[in-house]
Amino acid sequence: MEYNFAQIEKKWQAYWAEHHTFQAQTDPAKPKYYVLDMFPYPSGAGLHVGHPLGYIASDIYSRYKRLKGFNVLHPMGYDAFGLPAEQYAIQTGQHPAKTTDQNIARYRQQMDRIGFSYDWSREVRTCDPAYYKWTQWAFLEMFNHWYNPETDKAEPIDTLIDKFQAEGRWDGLSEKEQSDLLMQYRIAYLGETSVNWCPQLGTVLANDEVKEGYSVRGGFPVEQKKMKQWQLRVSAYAERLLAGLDQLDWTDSLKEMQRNWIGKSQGAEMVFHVFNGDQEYEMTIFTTRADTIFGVTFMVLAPESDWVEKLTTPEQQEAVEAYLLQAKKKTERERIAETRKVTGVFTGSYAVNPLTGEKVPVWISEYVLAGYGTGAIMAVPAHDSRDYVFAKTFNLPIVPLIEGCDISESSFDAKEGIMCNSGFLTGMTVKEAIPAAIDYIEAHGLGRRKINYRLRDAIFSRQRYWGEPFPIYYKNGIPQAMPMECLPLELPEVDKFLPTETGEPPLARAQDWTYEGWPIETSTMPGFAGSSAYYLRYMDPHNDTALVSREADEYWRDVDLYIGGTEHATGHLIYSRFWNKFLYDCGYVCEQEPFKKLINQGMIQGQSKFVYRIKNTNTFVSYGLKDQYDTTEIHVDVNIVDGDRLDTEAFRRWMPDFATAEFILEDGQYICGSAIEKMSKSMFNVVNPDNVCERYGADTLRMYEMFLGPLEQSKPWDTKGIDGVHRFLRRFWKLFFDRDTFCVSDEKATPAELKALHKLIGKAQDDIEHFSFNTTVSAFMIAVGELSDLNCNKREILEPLLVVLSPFAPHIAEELWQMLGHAESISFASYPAYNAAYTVEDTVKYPVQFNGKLRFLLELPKSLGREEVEAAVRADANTGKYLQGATIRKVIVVPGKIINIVC
RNA sequence: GCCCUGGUGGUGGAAUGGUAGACACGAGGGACUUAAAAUCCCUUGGACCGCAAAGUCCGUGCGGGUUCGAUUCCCGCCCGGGGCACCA
Repeated sequence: MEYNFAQIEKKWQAYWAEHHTFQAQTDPAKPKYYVLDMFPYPSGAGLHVGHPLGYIASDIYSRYKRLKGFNVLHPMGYDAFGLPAEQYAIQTGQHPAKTTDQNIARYRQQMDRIGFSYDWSREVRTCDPAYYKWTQWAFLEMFNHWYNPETDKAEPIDTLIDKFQAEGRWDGLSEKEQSDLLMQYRIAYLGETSVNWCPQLGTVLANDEVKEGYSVRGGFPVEQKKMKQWQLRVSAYAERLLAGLDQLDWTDSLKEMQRNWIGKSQGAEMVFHVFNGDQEYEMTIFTTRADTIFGVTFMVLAPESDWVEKLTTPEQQEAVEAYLLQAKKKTERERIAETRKVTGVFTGSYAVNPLTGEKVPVWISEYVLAGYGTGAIMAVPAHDSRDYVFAKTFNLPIVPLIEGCDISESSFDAKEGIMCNSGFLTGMTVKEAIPAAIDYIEAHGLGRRKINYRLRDAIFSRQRYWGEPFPIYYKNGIPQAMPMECLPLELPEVDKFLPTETGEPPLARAQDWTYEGWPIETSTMPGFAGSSAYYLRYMDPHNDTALVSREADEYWRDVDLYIGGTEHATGHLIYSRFWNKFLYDCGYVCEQEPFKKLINQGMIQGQSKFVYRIKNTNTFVSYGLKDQYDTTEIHVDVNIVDGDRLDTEAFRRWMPDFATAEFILEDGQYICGSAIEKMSKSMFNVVNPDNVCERYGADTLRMYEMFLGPLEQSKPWDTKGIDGVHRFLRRFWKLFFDRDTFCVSDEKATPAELKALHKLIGKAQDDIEHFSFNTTVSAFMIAVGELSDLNCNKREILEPLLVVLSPFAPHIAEELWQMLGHAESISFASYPAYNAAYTVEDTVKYPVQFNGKLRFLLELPKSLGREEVEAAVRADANTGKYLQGATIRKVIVVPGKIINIVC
């Protein structure tokens, strides 16, 4: 009987759906295990073979854990709000909800074909009002809470009002003043800030949505603009987000990325007296190098700093204004392009060094950022490279503070050496001087210890249509939370998805977008809003009274294994952790960290193929001969290339332009060039998993994707290698058949057969636990090879073999399992026990050393104890093989070490 | 510039201190077949030596070091991939 994968796979996918095989129930009697994939944004292009890599891995692990007796929660859903559907809507007028539904249907179809064990009854979509009710709810909770630095957690805003009342700062304020005051403390707040504004997208973007001055989605230029926006006070959680990383089982590189993003730096705030003519001010700056205070030769302000106005003298007024104007006109893009190009202007004012009493000039420069520290710095050109370049450009003095350092070409930034020219710090090492300087500053009231974070608050408004509306209305211009009973606040219909003529967001087009007659906020929430707590919603997806019930949360708790791409390191994975910690503070969830273990699957790249057209002709020359002509390289669809041979007929049919193509062949074939690139439609290198399933079956696709290489590693897709895996499955199938008849005997297994089986069980178990799925597949191939050599068709061997294989190739396993006479599908909690007795590796090598010299490796059975090893050594001396009849006085055996022999 | 990764046959990769190249692809040879597909068997890191059996030397980016022994650990370079980048 042939291995008819198409029929088998269809049958079992239907069976699992019909029997709700993978539906998870809360079951306190069983240990839980929560396996989560990062849910996809359903794009119009559908899935390519790269997308399911992580899903296959998580599915294998889920199925394995079920076989090990765990109650596994393995859900899937869609991150369905987002820009592409909206951009498409603007172009076509098609409602984004409709496009999104269609794309989701396609995604579902493609995923179903691969045979995933998702519990689809728990599916969530972020654009579903029943779902985004809870996104809006969380936002309101954040609006109604503040971060209390004393208890180091979020608390209801009422406790802050009580505090203000007790301090006499509340009563007597107008309603507007009260609102403004609280706004400075709310976790979700409306505040004026410099934002990333993208004119082409007509919206602001978060820092992680911008790369090198361009929007991540769309690639449009982004500029800085001051705007009033909703923000989340993520910065309040900076320390907890940093500290929490230590307990997580994530890769070091990912944790490091988050640490850098949070960017903790310890230092001091110091007060400088500054003078604009007769006017005196106290200006605070932040530094991590308090020890270099004696080398301060000037001060620098950010152009956007409030100090600029106060410190510009009348004489310098014109120059400063000109500088500010030109700095403002620059886009973020230009600023980056001009990195390290030094610009600046003198304010005319002077500051006094609090330790030396020396007067130093105050400058303005773009290299100081308004958003970090206090937007003002003390410049120590000898020991900071940026200050150094600035000082050189504007001819400011440079005073070295470390003995013997060379500052003729560049600054000496390293925190090492002995201090000099530094008053009471002279003679100390830098490492001693830093705390000593801060102690001194604190003792003399000149400043204090201070920790700064690079992490900024998350800008939460988007001037777009396709997102969650804010449940906020403006009563006399004062923002008010809508009552929870009004949720979900559904997205209104609009006539167009574009901003209004007056530049307001699309929601301003909605008819009667008001609450009790007051206007409702017209921004919507960003993409990360809906993905920040979806893992909690899966625990209890149909609950209408809570995001997640206490019972469900206390059972499922957190995600045990999270698999997804590394591109979310500084976005989703920070926001989710923040969101979860906030809910934890409020008592809604019982775990501080949402994702215990995280694996980043690598990308599967595409293998692009090229043909070479001789310029101004329709003649194509084969790869090996292309250098003899003047050619243009053209991407060609990988699906009409076999290996590197082009199917020239298919090529002529591929595009009308090529219908009359002529070819210059080598050895009668047209050979294509190739390159490894990102898999994408525009490179014509996309391989669709549907086609692979069609030709080889889902089981082959699943195993092949794992066989390709280590999960975390990026690797190119190469359809050619898939035959090996497919052949393996056919050989596996054949173990159960004698020619055409199903033939499995009840005979006792031989030791050799048992050894092959148990070697596999041990190896597979070990590899799966370490997510080394590529070596697991190899182990299957070896085991099946050994068993076919032994002509083994015994139930005692084949039945456990099916169970071990089933997480990888579930369809074929189920089919054969049924043929063995089982009425039910392969049951949970049936992973065969590994019996080491069958798999003893025969020998171990002991290095043997005597008279101080290592002489040979002694091969002995692994199972030997210490005395037996000694006896073996003495026996060897008797036979004279290595020790040549030496008289042995003492044998020292240390497990894992060299055997020492004293002769 | 800083941080994190990785570098092994024609290719994807295996081996975390003990026989480098498992497993698979590709390639070459053979069996079966009228033929093709499918299947099965053999060879396959390089260089030498030999009729053969067998044997020798070199080899994990480069240069050092530790060790009886290094792809693996340490130090210094070179190259690729990813992240951050005026963060004071």
